[in-house]
Amino acid sequence: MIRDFRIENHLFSPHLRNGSYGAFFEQATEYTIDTQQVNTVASSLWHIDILSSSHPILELESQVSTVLAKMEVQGVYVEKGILEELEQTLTKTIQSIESRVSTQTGENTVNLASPLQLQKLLFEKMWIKPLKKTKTGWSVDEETLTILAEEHEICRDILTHRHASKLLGTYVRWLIKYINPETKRIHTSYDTLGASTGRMSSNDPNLQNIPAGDTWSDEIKRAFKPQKSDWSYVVADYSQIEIRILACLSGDEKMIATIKEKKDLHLETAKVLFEKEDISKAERSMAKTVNFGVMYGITPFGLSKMLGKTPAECAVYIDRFFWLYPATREYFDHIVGETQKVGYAETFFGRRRTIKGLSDKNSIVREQAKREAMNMPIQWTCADILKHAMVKIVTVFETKKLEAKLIMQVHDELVVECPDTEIEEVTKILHEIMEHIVEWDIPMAIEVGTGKNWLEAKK
DNA sequence: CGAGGAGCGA
DNA sequence: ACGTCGCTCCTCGA
Repeated sequence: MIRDFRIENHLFSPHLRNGSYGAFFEQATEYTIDTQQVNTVASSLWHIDILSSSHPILELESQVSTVLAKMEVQGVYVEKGILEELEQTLTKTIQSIESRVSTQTGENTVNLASPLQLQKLLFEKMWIKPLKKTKTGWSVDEETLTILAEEHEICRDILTHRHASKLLGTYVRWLIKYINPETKRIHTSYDTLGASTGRMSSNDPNLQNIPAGDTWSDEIKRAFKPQKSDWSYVVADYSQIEIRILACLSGDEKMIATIKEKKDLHLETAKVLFEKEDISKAERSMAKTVNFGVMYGITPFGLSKMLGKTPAECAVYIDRFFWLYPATREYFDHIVGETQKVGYAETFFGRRRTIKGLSDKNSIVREQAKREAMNMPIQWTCADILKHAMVKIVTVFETKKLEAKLIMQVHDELVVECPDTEIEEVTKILHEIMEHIVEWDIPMAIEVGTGKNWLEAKK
């Protein structure tokens, strides 16, 4: 049978890394867990005495751990042939760029994957003007190369090269390596408390950052598919969940109304930011950046880098955002104040985490802590909603004796694999459960897609 | 083996 | 100093 996953390792060991702990597996494991040690960690991190408490978050996490174990064992089928074909294409592309660069420059020993060698080639041999510095030299990052590419063909090539190598190394080869020869499936490892925010993480391989959006990346997603031809994927995505959470937690009337009336929130924000009714596509996209940025406590400087505007202009945008949605500012102030007072931030579901530094005398440390305090209740609540949904979905699948299986979780997205005959029922179940985890001012709407592979189901 | 630069996702 | 949370690649130097 399936043996060599690190299932045992992962689920049944008290992994005390990154502040997380494995006490949830106490009943399922043969390991002896040092509950005293675990309790020390938990109480300092979460302000919970886990030995004597039946805290709802502990309850949730223990249920989630069972679901994750099932998902890991279940695995995800990946069609090897598609990946192998892509591997060929990418390898060829990389080779042809390498040979072109070497004829153009007369250098055949330059490793394009080495930033150091690349700097020498571009800035010392070809005398291209460098744009910005790093700690150790001149930057050759994507931003720089994109600008340089306008005048220098070679930079365009290097960007393509880098993209292709990234996909080849991090995804295509890496994924192929993890296909279990016996099950033909990839059995990733989830960590319920992988992120300090209550989000999960996935590793070996990480299935939560599969690329999307270009031809090659699409090909990767196409390789993820049900193992049987009469099965399909059903993919459910929370739409704009973080913004909805912010709207509900802050109770901002304007934001709630906009979403309730099914208006385009980014467009509405844009109208105020740019003080006009007629909004271009680019302006809407900028407003979207502002909407998201504010949730993370973005600064005018940071925003200016993303939008290509001056910090002064961006300061105005941020001001106008808060003018438009005044309760969000009050909410953020409130959160920061409360966090400072009690020493931890808390989500709707009662998940807590210590945040240090709000009273630090160093303003940089203080600002950092402030951003963390602002963002965490949002990101955490989102994570909690997903976790509740996962538990309920798996329970319903099992009680209804469906063959459908939950196979992936990507932060705000759940992927289910099921026989074609169950698609309709699964879709209904997903709507019923996911949209009713919380009953707030705004429905937590999901979008459901189906298809014969991950790419199709996402469209 | 670790640091640093880079880049993928939400 | 300048948006949060992750994982992994590659090179390079100890």
